[in-house]
Amino acid sequence: MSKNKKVSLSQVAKAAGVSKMTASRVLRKEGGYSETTRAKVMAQIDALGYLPNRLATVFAGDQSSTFIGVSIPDLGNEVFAQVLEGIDRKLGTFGYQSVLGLTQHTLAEEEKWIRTVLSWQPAGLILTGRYHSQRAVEMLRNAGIPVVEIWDLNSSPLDVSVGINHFDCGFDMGRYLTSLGYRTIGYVGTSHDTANAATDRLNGFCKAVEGGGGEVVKQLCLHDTATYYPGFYGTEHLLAATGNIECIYYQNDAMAYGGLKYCDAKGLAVPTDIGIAGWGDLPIASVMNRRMTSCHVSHLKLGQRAAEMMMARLTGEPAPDCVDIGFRLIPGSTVRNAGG
Amino acid sequence: MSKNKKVSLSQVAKAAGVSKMTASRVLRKEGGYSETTRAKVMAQIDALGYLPNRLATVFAGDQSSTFIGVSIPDLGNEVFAQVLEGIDRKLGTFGYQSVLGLTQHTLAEEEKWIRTVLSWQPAGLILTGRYHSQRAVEMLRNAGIPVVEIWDLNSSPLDVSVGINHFDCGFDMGRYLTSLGYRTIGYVGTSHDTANAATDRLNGFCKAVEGGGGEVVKQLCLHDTATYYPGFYGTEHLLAATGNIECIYYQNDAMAYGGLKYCDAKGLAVPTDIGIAGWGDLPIASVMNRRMTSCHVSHLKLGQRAAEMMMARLTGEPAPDCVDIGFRLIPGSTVRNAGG
DNA sequence: AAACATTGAGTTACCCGTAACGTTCCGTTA
DNA sequence: TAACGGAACGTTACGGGTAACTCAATGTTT
Repeated sequence: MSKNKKVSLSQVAKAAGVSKMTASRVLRKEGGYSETTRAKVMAQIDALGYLPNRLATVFAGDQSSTFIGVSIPDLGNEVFAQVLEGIDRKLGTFGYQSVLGLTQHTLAEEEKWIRTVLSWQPAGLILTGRYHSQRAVEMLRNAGIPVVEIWDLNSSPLDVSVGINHFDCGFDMGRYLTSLGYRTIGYVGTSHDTANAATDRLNGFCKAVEGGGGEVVKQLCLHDTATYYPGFYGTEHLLAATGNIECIYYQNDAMAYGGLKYCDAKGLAVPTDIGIAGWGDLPIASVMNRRMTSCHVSHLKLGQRAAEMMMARLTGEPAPDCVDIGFRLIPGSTVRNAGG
Repeated sequence: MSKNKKVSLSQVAKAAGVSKMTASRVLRKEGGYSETTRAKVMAQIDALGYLPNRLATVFAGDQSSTFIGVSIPDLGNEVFAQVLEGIDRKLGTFGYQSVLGLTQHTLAEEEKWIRTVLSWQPAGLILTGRYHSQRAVEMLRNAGIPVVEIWDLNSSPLDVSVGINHFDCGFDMGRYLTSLGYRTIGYVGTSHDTANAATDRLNGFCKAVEGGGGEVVKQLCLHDTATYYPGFYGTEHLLAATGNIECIYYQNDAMAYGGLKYCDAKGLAVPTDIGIAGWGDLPIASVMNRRMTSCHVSHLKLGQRAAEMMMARLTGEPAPDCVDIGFRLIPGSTVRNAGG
């Protein structure tokens, strides 16, 4: 045991005094061998510390690997970490592994990663977002493996998709805020190289606000990460540029908390002087003294459903093309009360 | 193009009217072919949508794959998400991919995952924690690939390690709290199937508190996840069981925030009535109105260093066995002032 | 006792690239 | 012009398993 070189099946077979094929049968428990033979082979597997080489197995047949490529924009954003957790846990119960790809919200990174990960013959891919480069789409089609697009709901997915309708999220929040009487509203978010779910939310939001008689007077898209501090200074910029903002909608809760902090620091009372609304409902909300006006999505569940849909596609079970896991608007206490 | 079946190099070669070997040479740019030939091969690669099969390459030579197995206890804990982000980003710059394994803080899960991931011939493994099952250690030794143990500093690692000394973290906090005059102190954390970094912190903490003339009168180890709400109800249990606690040390900041919330809810003033200290320094601290007494660690950097050490081991560059990335105690405002 | 089924185990070919070596077909040079 | 050298490309073998097939040694039936 404890050799430095890898132990192969034929070495095990030789040591056990049988052929490679017999050893293979024992390992796969497919029958066709005597108990004596089984014992001899197992003894040698143990003694030599043999570990099967799955590359060879995949290579031999047309059977695919147990890799699932999973692309995630970034893990600094807590919601994506939760999605990944849901995916990997569920995949694990089926004996599959995630091969991670952090795309940093760029299609170029995604395309590069797709090219690499496809060369490892994954069983399938789970991709965040419904926007992909033209070349990426071609490669995905050629690969002939299941693709689950998550996050954004996609009515015409490459293969199947699961997520929520971000336009509706934004729309509902826009309608809610205008129903409370807000008319002059600002937005603080970040921009990326392409349209994404945040863009969809903003579009839905603007539509509802305008439909409700309000106006999104200023949209600030920072070239930064969508986290706490950019929410802080983004709020400062927004308020400096536009005087009479009644309420601010943020790309997500992390930025909204940053905005809340800015207001606290400047003596602006929330929600008396200004309203604040975010998106995503972070876990920390359960221990904040003010409930953030936001939109709740079960990110863990989203990930789990994505993994389940992947497994359904791999086993050939019938499954819907498109699953909406829904969201729930959280009124919170960072905007004025109804009727205010 | 757009075949359903995978396109192999020999198909490309045949289409281009050359041998497989020539096509291989063109792909690897190793020379020994004319410009005419190169153009013909490249044209067919494009036309057929050929993607190289890296499995076959690994299989052919003794060259290893570009997979790095990365085991992480859980992603619900923000700090581990940051570590993973640091690892994957850095690995990506070297053309390597992370194969994720969530161990849920159990050695049994870790062992199972190690067995599986080793069968895919990874180039190396990055493991969280320095405790592994006996069988896992045997497999790792037999595998003969680099192993980077992270998180806990390990003076005698399997191979190399990077992290911090958790005992010292706990010790410094214990010394700090006793220096502020705290004597009757409680602890709230979670328990797992084995010793881990949190255990080390607790041990260091107790040692310092006792050395400083104080006493850790109650250690509460919940069978739950180390997040916000368990911090909340754990605090309730702790205070119900023991009356005169002056200060509580928590396993991490998430639990500490939960505790802070409990105190707020019950009208206990922090730090006047009770002191609270955590560990890990979450990003949200930057927008909280009270600075949590905690311990700062650069988790992203930890992940990056781990990936760098892995690459150093793979390329054979000399590198230290053991890297301490250090920590910084954050006095915060959730404990009384010095001299109080 | 001859014909046949069953069980256990070995043989061969193959999957897709690459290393190592072999073969043409030129152009130079003595 | 024979001899040589190198560029360009082909052939073969290999790696670790598995499918499909073959074969030998039993046992079973009539």
